Order: sequence, then structure tokens, then C-alpha cells
Amino acid sequence: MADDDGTSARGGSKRRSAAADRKYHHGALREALIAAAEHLLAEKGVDGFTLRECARRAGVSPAAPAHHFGDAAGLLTEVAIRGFVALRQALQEGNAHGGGDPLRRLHEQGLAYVGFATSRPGPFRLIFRKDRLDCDDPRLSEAGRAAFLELETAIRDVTGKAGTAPLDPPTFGAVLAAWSLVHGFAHLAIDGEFDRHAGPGGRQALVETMLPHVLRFMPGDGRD
Amino acid sequence: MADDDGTSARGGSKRRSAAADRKYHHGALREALIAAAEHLLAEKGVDGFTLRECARRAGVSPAAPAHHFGDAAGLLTEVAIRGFVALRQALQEGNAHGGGDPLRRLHEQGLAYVGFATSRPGPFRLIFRKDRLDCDDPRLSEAGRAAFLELETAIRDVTGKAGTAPLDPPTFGAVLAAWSLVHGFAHLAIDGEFDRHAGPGGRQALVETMLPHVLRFMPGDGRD
DNA sequence: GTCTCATCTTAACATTGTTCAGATGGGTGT
DNA sequence: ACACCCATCTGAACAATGTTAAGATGAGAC
Repeated sequence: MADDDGTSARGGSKRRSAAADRKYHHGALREALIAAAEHLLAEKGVDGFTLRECARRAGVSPAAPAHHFGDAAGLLTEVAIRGFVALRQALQEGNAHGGGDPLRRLHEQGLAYVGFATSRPGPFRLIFRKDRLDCDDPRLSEAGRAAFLELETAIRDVTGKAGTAPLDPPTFGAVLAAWSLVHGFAHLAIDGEFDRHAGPGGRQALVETMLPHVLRFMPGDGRD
Repeated sequence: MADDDGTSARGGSKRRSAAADRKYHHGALREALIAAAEHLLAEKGVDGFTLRECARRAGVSPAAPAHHFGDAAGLLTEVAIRGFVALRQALQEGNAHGGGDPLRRLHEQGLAYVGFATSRPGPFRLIFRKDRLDCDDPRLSEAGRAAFLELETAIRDVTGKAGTAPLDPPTFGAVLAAWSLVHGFAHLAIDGEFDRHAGPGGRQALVETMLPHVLRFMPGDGRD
């Protein structure tokens, strides 16, 4: 927003590279850094992420991010919050896609969870890398809680335990089991642990083929 | 082993710190570095691991490890191989503890998997961090395959599909589901994702309480 | 006893995150 | 219109890391 870049008072119209025409006061550096971080994350993953590279892409000095985010964890926390929001949205869309049947909704949420992880492994990995995040940020905790609640209410609907009352251990066990199942599958998939057994279609094909067979073991799907 | 440190030919008996009385030719540097790496991994985790700190603890220069392992990935790969061996051993012990009932054996393997992850998060995390390992090392692949086979045969026993013939998709799905369930639970546990819901007993207590409820959703446990 | 060569060190380089003193200029108050 | 303030950004510096190259060392073979 407020990107009045077209008619810069000074500097003329010589070069337009990101690092070339600095305006000293960037104007929207905070958003630019977040965008750069998201792209970098998508390209190189969490461990390939670098604060300096981020600053480079935004066309500012290595010290600039500190004024907006404190340190690298601060910037990554912002990206993680957006990751949680996107994950929650994906779960909600899966929910909506499930129609009126609670069991089908839970199933669709599982598909959405794994789909998010495989299509956006960068943010997915990031939100679980507490060592790179500022866990004291209440906005992060809240975003995570909100995403988790989608799954919990889905299980509540399946087991007929709606509301906000504390869940009994067996039902809470079902929540954790559902989460564990899709979380484990997602992680194993993006970590390449299935590549050993992949056929000609590669990892993606194997994941898509096997995921339905795996989701058969979701809580509520035949037992409770 | 073979630590003939007591009677050094030169240097007398002044200082005994690891870095103090170098002998230029360490004698067992390879093993010493692996040991240091394992300790460091247990203390700081994969991301806290540092090759230089390893060399420091072994009492050698930062460049010394390169002669034995090439680079950091080489050393970590050695540690990861031992991690796979230890994991497989844990699974086998769980298997043995399960007695003659295939279903109980699978259940015990699940307990062993999560137990390994929570009691030794360092190696557990490492073996899935392909970005830090030398994945071209055939010994690593083989060690991983061997560990995976423990789970596969456990499922084969449960479903009555013993042998080495390729598994049909539904049964292979059961293998992946079992793996995903314990893998996801283990990761969520050591990542602290359950801490939000932990009671006065802390994370460990919650894990121990909920794990049985989660393992109820293991393949074969009521459905197939 | 001499020589060879694996083993280890010293020194250096590029890269990273982070801090600090200062430069800059957009916006506010007058 | 003008001057000032302060959030914003730069430049330089520091400590730490992985890795490489050239040289020192000494254990074991001849």
C-alpha cells in the first residue's frame, strides 16, 4: 500500500532493481520483509531461510529488519502466524466441503491438513519449529489454538460431545489420534520418507494413492 | 575405549582438560568425535549442534573432523546411523515384550517408538533431518530400511500377510497409518504441542496418560 | 635409522545474526 | 513556509560458523 514508486522525486528512472533505488525510507518495509520471507521460505525451507537474504531481497541493509521485528525470530513469527491462519482456513474449507456429515467433515479436514503440508511445506514446517519462533508472542499462541480448535470441534461433532466442556480422556485421545495421524503422514511425506516406496509417479502420486487408505484409520471411521 | 590417557609420554601431569594435553595424533579421534556429537545432540538438539563445538569437546582443531567425516553432514550421518540402529533395537525389544500376540506386539512397538522419541529426541529428530545428513550414504539408507521393516513385519503379522511379497494398497496403508500415528504423536509431543493441554504433571504425564488412548487407533486394533 | 603418508594444526575466507552510532527525511507544530 | 523531532534506515563492526589450503608432526613400514 502507499507505494508511490512511479514518480520518485530523486534518482530519476535509471535502474529499477530492488536494491538499486533505495529511498532510505522504504515506506512499506515491514510488509516487504514478510513477503520476502514467505518467498524465501517457499524456496529454501526453514533451514535455508536467512535474515540477510531477506533484507537483500527487500533492498535494505542487513540491520533494517531489526527495527521492525527485533530479530529473525520476530520476522519468522509473523510468517508463522500467517501460516496458522492459512492452515485454519484450509481446514475450514475442508470442513465446508464435507457437507452435513460430521464424519465426512473430519475426513475432509484430514485431507486438507495433508494437502496444506504437501503444497506448502515451508509454512507448515515453520509453525512447528518453536526454536525459530518467538513463542511468547500471544498472537502466535492464539493463531495456533484457533487452528487446533477446528480439529477439536470436528471430533466433538463426530462423537456428539459438542460445546466447550473439557473432553474425557478417550475422546481427547481421539482428537490427538486424528491430529497425530495426519500430522505424522504429512511430515513423513514432506520429509521424503515415502520416496523409497514411490512408483513412477513419484512422491506425490504415492501420497495421493495411499492417503485415503491411511485416513480410513481416522477416529470415528468405523469404531466409535 | 582404548583411552590410554593416564600416562602421556610428554606433557607431564600439569593439566588434564580435554583441550589441554593434545597429542597431535589423537589416536581415536573418529570415535571421540562421534561421542561428542551424540552428547552435543542430546544437550542442544540438532539445530544447536555445531561442528566446531564438537571439535572443541574432542580437544582438536576445527579442521580436524574434516579428515574423518568430510563435513558436518558426514559426522551427523554416522550419528544418525547409530540412531537408526538404536531405534530398531527399541522396536525389537517392544516386539519381544509383546509376547505371542501379533496385535500386542504391534501395540508394544508403538509404545517403543514414542518412548524412543521422547527419551532421545536428539537422535530421533536427527534421523529425519535429511538436510543435515548425507543421504547418498548407503549405510544410512540401509539402517533406515531395517528399522522400517520392523514395523512392516509387525503389520504383516497382524494382517496375516507374512513374507516379502509386495503389500496390497490397503495393507500398505495400514503400515503407513501405524507409522504416521506414532510418528505424528511423537513429533507433536517432543515439539511441545501438547504442553498447552498439559496438567500439573507436565508434558510427560500427559503423554503417558494419552498414549494408550491414542494407540487404540492403531491398525488392526478393532477393525481389520 | 630413514622415509612415507595419514593425521592434525594454523590461517584464512565467506557467510550469518546482532548491535551501535550516526545519517536521513517524512510529518508535525508553529 | 519553516524548523524540528524521531521513527526509519545505513555502515561498520563483532563474534561465531562451516569449509578449504598449506604446512607441521610423528607412527609405522621399509
